[in-house]
Amino acid sequence: MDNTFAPPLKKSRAKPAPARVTIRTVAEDAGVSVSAVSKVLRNAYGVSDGLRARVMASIEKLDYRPSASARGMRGQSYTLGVLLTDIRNVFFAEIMEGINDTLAPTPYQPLLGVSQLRRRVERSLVDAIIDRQMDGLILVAPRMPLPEIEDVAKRLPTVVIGSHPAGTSRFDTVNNDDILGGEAVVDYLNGLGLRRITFFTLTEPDDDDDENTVMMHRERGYVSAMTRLGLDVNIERAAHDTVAEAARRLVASKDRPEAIFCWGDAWALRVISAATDLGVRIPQDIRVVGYDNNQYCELAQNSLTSVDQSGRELGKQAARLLIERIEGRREPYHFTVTPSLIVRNSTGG
Amino acid sequence: MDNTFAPPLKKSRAKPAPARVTIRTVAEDAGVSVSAVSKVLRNAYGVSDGLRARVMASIEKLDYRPSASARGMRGQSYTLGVLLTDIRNVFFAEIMEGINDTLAPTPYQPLLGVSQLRRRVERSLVDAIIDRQMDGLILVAPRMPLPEIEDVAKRLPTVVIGSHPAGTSRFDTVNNDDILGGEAVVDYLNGLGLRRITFFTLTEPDDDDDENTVMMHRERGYVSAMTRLGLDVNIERAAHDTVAEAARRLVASKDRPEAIFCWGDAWALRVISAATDLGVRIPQDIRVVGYDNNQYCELAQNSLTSVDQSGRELGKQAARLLIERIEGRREPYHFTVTPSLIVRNSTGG
DNA sequence: TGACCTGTATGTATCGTTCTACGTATAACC
DNA sequence: GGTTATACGTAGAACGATACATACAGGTCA
Repeated sequence: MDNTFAPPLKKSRAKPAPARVTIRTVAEDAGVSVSAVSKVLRNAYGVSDGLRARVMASIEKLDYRPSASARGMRGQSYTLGVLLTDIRNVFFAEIMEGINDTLAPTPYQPLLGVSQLRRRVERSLVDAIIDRQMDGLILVAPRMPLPEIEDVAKRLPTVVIGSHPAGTSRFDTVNNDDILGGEAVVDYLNGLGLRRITFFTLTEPDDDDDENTVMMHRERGYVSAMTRLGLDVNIERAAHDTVAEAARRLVASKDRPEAIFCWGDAWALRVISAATDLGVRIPQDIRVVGYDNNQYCELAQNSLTSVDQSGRELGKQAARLLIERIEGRREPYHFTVTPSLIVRNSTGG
Repeated sequence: MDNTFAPPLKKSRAKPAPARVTIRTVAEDAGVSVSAVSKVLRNAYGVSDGLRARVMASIEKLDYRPSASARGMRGQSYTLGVLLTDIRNVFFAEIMEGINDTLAPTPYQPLLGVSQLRRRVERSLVDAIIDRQMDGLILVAPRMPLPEIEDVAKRLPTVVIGSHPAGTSRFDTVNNDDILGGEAVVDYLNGLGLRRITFFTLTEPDDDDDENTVMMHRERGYVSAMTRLGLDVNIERAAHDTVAEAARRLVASKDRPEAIFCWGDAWALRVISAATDLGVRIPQDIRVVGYDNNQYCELAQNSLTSVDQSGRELGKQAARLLIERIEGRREPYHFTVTPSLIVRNSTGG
């Protein structure tokens, strides 16, 4: 404060830097202690209205913003990580909007990582999120095997969207009832008098424990309904980079199915493309159903019947559960949304 | 270390916590100073191979990961913020992939913020990015007015994709040559013998200084080519939530244009939808052109002629420029990619 | 009156790094 | 052999917040 009597001090006075506004600056300006300001910031217990007002005024006046890095060191960073596998999947956009809806009035900021469907990247993003002392994590349709997710959940509060882990566990889940959705599609198609229904889905990656994916659950719904109705189960699989040709083969084949039920809208659009290209008419010659009810379904050139699962709602709930968990809840909670079928022209609707 | 003689110490021995692995743990294990470890981490000057090896071994063995929060306090956080306006626009996915391509071999991690096209949210995300001491920022098609961007660029290294600021400035830009792209479309259509070409674009928001948006530049390209060819300029505008009806009106109108050139693919798909719905044939009755060449263009039901601008390349370059800037470059650099027209059936290609 | 709360404010140790300044060998030069 | 570089390490002060322990009024109650 007063270096009046200390001439040879290395670099004391007249520091040219504009001097960042810190919690200390605010404290001085308001004439209170640093701790008091900190308390106001976290709205912790034991602050009088007068003090709060004074501090708030200074914060406003100085345009002070707390440093998340510094906060992260001892307390919370007020940042939540959201891990998406694939930014191209427009359905995820809805989930994001839901997350934003819930988080907007809170002090938490969501930041996204995009894994591009690669395990390696996914893992390194999770690490990055932990390294940055984020307060919580939302995994959307993760590729990681269950034990790994549980491991992550041990390190920070976690909520998973779009994965149906078998046993109980240490994290929350938010899902649409994919089995029910799968069944509903089959029942609807059968109600139209159709019997030769093929399920078109993703080739499972090498690992065994993928009982949890949404594709797998939709498949189970399909199988169970087909079996119940006494119909032949028929499943066609393709990898991400071979969808187009597989769709073409499927549509062009001699014993073309009466209907194709695709695990997701993106694949259904490919089927429509193949049919259009080959002159196979929809819905007269073949019916197509998707899943997700994304924004492209309603375009007239697609007019795709699809299962709506309200991504926005999924996102909202996930964020809500995560905050609850951050605030102390320990028992896992599993939230399920009931899907609904939206009928359009691709099934003659 | 030895509390042998201090019985009433509050909570001294046998701390049950698993004790986080910090730089100190590593230093002890490797038998060197904390500073030495830090130097290895940052591969700073003055570290012998032997020391580096020893430290690396300990890091590996202990599975140590530096805390980004702590780093952020004095040095870099090795985190880059990427700000997207709209996660639904699949074109942005490509940009993201490009960014990841460049960043993968570096120690930097990109984290995304999504502004949902709202100014408010955009601003608060930029603040969040600054608060988290991120090392740099990539803005994709920002809504912020230029002065505000320049203000941000003063606080941290910034690169902007998809905005053409007028004068020189304190940040880098990466763009496709939208004027050229706009001209190319008109020239191509005119080459097919068409003269009544309408440009279908977004209603400008209330603010005046939006000379910089990509829509605006595409429009300028359109206008300049039309004028040069002596054709009548015709521009149709709509807001985001009225595209569908505007497209319908446009397609249904008595003096329907011979071709519609849309500022982006998403809008072109809407035009195709309207045409399909109204029984107006493409390309016989009307031709449609988009911009971005996103993944839906090639589907047969769309088969949309579009301008390709290689989002991936844009992303790559942006990340490269940003790192250069973080490492000290000061003069602004402006990178431009030349777009190319991909002809498909929607123009009779 | 003294013991014990309760509500409010403060002082200070601490989080895990990086950075500046400095010390000590070893090599290089004349 | 003495000076001067150069390479390699270390000590210790930041960085900006939070958490914990404590201080101090004023009130309540035996």
